Amino acid sequence: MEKDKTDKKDHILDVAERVFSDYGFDGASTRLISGEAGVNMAMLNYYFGSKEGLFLAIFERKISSFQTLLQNIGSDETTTSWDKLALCIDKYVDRIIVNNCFQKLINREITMSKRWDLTDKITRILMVNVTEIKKILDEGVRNGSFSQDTDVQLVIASIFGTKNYIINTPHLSSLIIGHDITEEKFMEEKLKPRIKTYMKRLLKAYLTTGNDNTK
Amino acid sequence: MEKDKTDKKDHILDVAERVFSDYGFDGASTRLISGEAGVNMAMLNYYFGSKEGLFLAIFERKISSFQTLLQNIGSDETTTSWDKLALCIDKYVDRIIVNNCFQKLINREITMSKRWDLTDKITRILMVNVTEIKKILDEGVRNGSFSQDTDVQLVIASIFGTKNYIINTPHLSSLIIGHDITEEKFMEEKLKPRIKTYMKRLLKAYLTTGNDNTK
DNA sequence: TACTCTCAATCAATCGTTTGATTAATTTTG
DNA sequence: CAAAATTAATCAAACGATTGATTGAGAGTA
Repeated sequence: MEKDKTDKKDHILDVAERVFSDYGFDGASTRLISGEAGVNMAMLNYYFGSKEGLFLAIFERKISSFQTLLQNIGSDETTTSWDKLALCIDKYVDRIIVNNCFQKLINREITMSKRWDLTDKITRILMVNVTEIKKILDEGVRNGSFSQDTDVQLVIASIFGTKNYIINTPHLSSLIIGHDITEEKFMEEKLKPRIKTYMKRLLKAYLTTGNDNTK
Repeated sequence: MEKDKTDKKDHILDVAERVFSDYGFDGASTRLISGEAGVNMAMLNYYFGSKEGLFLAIFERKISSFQTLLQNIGSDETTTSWDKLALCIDKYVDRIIVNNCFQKLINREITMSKRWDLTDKITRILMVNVTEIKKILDEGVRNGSFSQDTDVQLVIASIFGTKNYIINTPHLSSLIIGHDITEEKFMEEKLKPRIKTYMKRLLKAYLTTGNDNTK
């Protein structure tokens, strides 16, 4: 039946996403993935053509929901630049921690400088988000609500970098935070609101320093 | 001769460090490494026992220089907390961009949650730096030069996260910055000072907001 | 000779992928 | 409607290629 086929493909993608994120693209063998998913090895090639096809299919599945998320926020004419940015941060922290292992997956493979075909595709996906944030920041600087000295490009690096650091190095950041951050309850109830508060205060302080709109 | 042997081992480690950082641990084959280094494949096992031994040897070589870097700064009694932090940032930006591919290497492998032996070693190395920065931040909060509301642990995530984001995802950050960041001249003359300036302004704004020492 | 270093050749294991056969589902035909 | 024909899905087995590692012979030195 049609539905079962989609379900099975989705199931394979779910499993592959986790296995890839645990072992890396090269480290995760097709035998391991098919084994974990409980399907025959040949099914991977039957459905996705190749290992790389499977890998890219994981991304394709995410693109659509990625793109619409931030665009709605940015196009709202009624809210201030700061409120847009604050909203982006909230949504982003929410989202990114749900897609935990997908993010790890992305950030591991994009650092492989000798795999142009893969990194190019990934880069293009990530740039969608970057561009949305950049638009908001540029607008804020232009209309004077953010400081004229704002280094927009590096602010972007801080926003994504801070979040990535926490998510991608769970062993290390658990040591820093002093609590196991992979524990879902702690992440949801404690760390997530804390990251949101921190990020907003950090950016507000930077963006409004030396700015008369701080009154 | 003794010296030649050390030189050759060092040369292999240099090459392996780059190849590992470009292809990842699994992606970098021993044939590729030995080929790039211009030595016979068996030399890798002869000198380092195994592929993993070679990998770990790269880390061992760095540990010593890692540890002494920041400790001298933190123990200086005459400078203020802020000046210590600013100095750390300067030194760190300088250093990290020199050890570019080593950093990529570290940050890729530490995200592999299924390789405890490796990630443990790496985590321990990185914590040395974290602890030094944390000491300075804690001191600043205690003596009142930094805001009492400072989220020290997340500030650390921002410091390392921002830098990692730029260094580890060169394709993406080159797009964001609008210039090829792997180009050494640009990195050295333009981006490095810019990152230093930005990081200091970002942290100063955050750390001194809602603080009477901002006068 | 005794020792370290270097090498091509080779090892078993694993890799991603393909195959051909078999079963299940769907469509076509009488 | 039921039998036949067609298509889709699934599987075990095997493919050639590549992996990390080992071997034993030879080169160079002391």
